[in-house]
Amino acid sequence: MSYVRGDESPAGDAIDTIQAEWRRLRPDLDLAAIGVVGRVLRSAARIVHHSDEVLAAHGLTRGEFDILAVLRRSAGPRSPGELRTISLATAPSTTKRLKSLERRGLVDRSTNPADGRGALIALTAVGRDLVDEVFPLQLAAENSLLAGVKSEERVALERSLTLLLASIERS
Amino acid sequence: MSYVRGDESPAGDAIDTIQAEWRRLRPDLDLAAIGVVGRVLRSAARIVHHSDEVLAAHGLTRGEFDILAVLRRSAGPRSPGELRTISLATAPSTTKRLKSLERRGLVDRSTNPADGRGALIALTAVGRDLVDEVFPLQLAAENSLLAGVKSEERVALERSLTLLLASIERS
DNA sequence: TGGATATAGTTTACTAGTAAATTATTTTTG
DNA sequence: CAAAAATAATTTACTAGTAAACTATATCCA
Repeated sequence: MSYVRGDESPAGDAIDTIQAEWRRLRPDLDLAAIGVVGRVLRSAARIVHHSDEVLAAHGLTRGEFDILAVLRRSAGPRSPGELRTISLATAPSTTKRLKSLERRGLVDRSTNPADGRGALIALTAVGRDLVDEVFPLQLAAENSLLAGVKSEERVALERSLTLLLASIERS
Repeated sequence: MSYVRGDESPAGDAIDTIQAEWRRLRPDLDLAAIGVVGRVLRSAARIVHHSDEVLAAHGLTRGEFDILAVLRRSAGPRSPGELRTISLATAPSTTKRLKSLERRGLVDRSTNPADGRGALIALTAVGRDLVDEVFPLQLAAENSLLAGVKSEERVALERSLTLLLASIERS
């Protein structure tokens, strides 16, 4: 989808405009999904943009931070495969990220005693300190983006998003 | 943020788990944003993944499709700068995408008579046919992801997302 | 009006991420 | 228990996208 605004604004937000434009061009289609999907994708793009700035200021990509955060939340070391699965990444990108994190001393690699093919990745003290410094900054950036949503509305939003995510992950 | 699940599941979805893990590790932080932001980012990642498969099957990247869709919804040709702004892209990526679309005969370039620095990009008949073929497939993929959300809940979701997007875009 | 500044867009050099093939080890099974 | 199949992870070759520098034209204003 394109979810990206034209010029004429019949009312409402950019997504309403896009939906109206499509309705005029393609009255044969059921365009209801645009209202949800367009806003989710556009919100996500904005959030990621802001949050990547915070990460970049600390020399991290989102993918690298994801790995550090998974390790921070884990009881102990994780295999590259676990990190891959938990962070919804591909195997080669995980390999690359781990190489970069290892080179900078943020994680530590050892061979897995239980499986000669695999490795075990642990967070170093430096890596842990970095996560603990950056994560609150990320939260602050996110909170500021949500500041315009009133408390009761945020509860309703979260409830609705939970239903949405459940529907998506069932597919 | 990492919004990516660990193993222990105290209840609820992956995001609840992540939030609970952070709460245990960092009881000093206000973690409320995770409930919204985590689900938005995770939903977006899943939607994009599915929808990119549809596009790839027709030889398009999301960025290219965004440009074609903006042109399809526009009354006439657009400058690269307009396409760039409307599709929330960077200038070099827009240049690259236009080059690729032009090479494949999906868009047409002419010099802007009103401004010698700029160009005007128009959708060709082939480009238009491609959008009109692919867009319904995208909608169908999206509808199938939303199939688990009941109609009244979808209304509430869309309303909440509108408030969220407004808050984000005000920031 | 003509030099300074701004704008439109592209080019160049680079980075993050991916798909497909590959290596090494473990598990399965006939 | 050895050959076949599966799995863990990496390597190689490539693509999409980006930041910074650059070109060309247009606008501003003294």
